[in-house]
Amino acid sequence: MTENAGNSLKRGLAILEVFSEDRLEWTPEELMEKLGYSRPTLYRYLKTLREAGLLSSSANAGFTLGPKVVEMDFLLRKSDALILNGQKHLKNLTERYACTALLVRRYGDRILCVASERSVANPRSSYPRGRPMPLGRGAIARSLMAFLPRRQLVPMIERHMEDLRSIGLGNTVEEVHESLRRVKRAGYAVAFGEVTPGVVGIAAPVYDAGRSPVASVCVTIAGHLVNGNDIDEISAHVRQAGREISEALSLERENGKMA
Amino acid sequence: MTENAGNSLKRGLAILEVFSEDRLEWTPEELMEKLGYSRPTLYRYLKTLREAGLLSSSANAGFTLGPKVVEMDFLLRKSDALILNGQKHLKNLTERYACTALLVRRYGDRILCVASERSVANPRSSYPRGRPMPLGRGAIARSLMAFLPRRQLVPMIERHMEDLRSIGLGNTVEEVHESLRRVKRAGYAVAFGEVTPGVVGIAAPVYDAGRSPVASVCVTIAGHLVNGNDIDEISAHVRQAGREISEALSLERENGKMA
DNA sequence: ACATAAATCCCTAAAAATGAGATTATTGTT
DNA sequence: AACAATAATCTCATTTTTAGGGATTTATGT
Repeated sequence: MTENAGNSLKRGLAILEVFSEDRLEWTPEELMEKLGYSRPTLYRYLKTLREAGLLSSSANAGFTLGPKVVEMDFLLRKSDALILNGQKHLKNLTERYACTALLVRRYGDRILCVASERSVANPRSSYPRGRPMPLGRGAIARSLMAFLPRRQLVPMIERHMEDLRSIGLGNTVEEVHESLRRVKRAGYAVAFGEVTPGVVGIAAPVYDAGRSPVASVCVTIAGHLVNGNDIDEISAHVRQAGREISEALSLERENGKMA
Repeated sequence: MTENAGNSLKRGLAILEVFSEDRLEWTPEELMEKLGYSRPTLYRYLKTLREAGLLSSSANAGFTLGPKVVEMDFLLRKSDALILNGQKHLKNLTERYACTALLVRRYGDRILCVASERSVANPRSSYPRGRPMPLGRGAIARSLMAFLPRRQLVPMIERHMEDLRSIGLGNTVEEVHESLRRVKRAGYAVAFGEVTPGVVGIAAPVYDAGRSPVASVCVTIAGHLVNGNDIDEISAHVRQAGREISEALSLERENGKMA
């Protein structure tokens, strides 16, 4: 209940953590219970968070996430070079194949869809912006991990060993590492129904300017629509998209630095 | 520079304020300068904010807003009853008229577009999700203020008197109040080029369950496309949309309470 | 492997956070 | 419009954390 003892910034931010898909509205009373804060303390935090716009309280309906959240996401959408440069490649891919095409950004150990296009109605496997994705499984995850420098990769494998083992990537860090080396040699990752049953994922890394990939471009397509040849063809296009987006990003960064 | 003295939650959250359309990337050095925090302090805050996911630091490129922002916005989009119930009405309106249709939510003194549809390419007046709007001007603002209970309305008028006077709504609180009473009687607000030159806005309030409107539904349309009759017709539809969304929201809230 | 820059650690005075209980606003109701 | 019930804020002494100079460690690039 109380694990953020002694750090009012953390304690305040912990309030944001309780908002979830299942529970987007909390009364002060419920928050006191959940977080174990005293009444005045909680109200102080709530006041500050509301003033910052991160929370919003509508009369009679408790607290919810606030307008600042929407504004900040707007800022990100509006100026994220990855999205700005990648969107047209997603369109390309969805026009060519009956698929969903995604851009997934990596933030440390989290990966998150930031943009998606689809040419086929498939609510089941749809990944809209903002939906978190698992780092231990799926083509996207692997297409990111495989291209990380060893220094970052090994600890990450260790942190996600359980998931990685369960999908058969290897039983030891070394074995997983070897599997990922194969992905790296191929230049892309494929996964059969690892995230959504019956759906094949094909993903390639996107670079910014450094040596670690910052994102992944991915096509997901119904398994019964593709055979080995199709996958080869699609993966070539996905890799190409990854390369082109990477190039645009690194150009942009160069120019940015000059300005 | 330092005005948040003595409140580490506020001081930490102040970091989020420096991110703007013009500046979405800050190095620790720049933040120290801008906020006047000492090095260890700043790093402590940054660490906490990053752990919370509100910030993200990519090697060599300073800090940016983080994945938590995107996830929280996803939560809001996904479960905002206003959006879920209102989207189809926006579609209706854009299908009928060559316009942009918006849903704008009120958060205290801030109003923010949360959803929009358009049937005409008009980047100039386009208001995508997340773009803040002025509270002192435009049909949307007025359609919200006019229906507020006096207790909330009068202080709000006072806070925005300057803007309200400049668009000719009145020179005193009482005069503005009277103008807004007329809006209330009409049931909707119209504005000619107040927000975007040459664009007419027609807006009606949306209620939740209480007596204050929580949002506004609005149609913006090129001024040269409409005459008085058109405006009468459109406003009838906008009001109707507002009423129907309100009804859906209040029903939903009733049911929610029962569950 | 090494040099350079970046991030964290150590520490104690000084300042802020905390929470019990009282107080004051805010709502909803008759 | 006055009132009751609830919600939010205030007061204040005590405890706890914070802040920041300077040293140190850890990353990062060559």
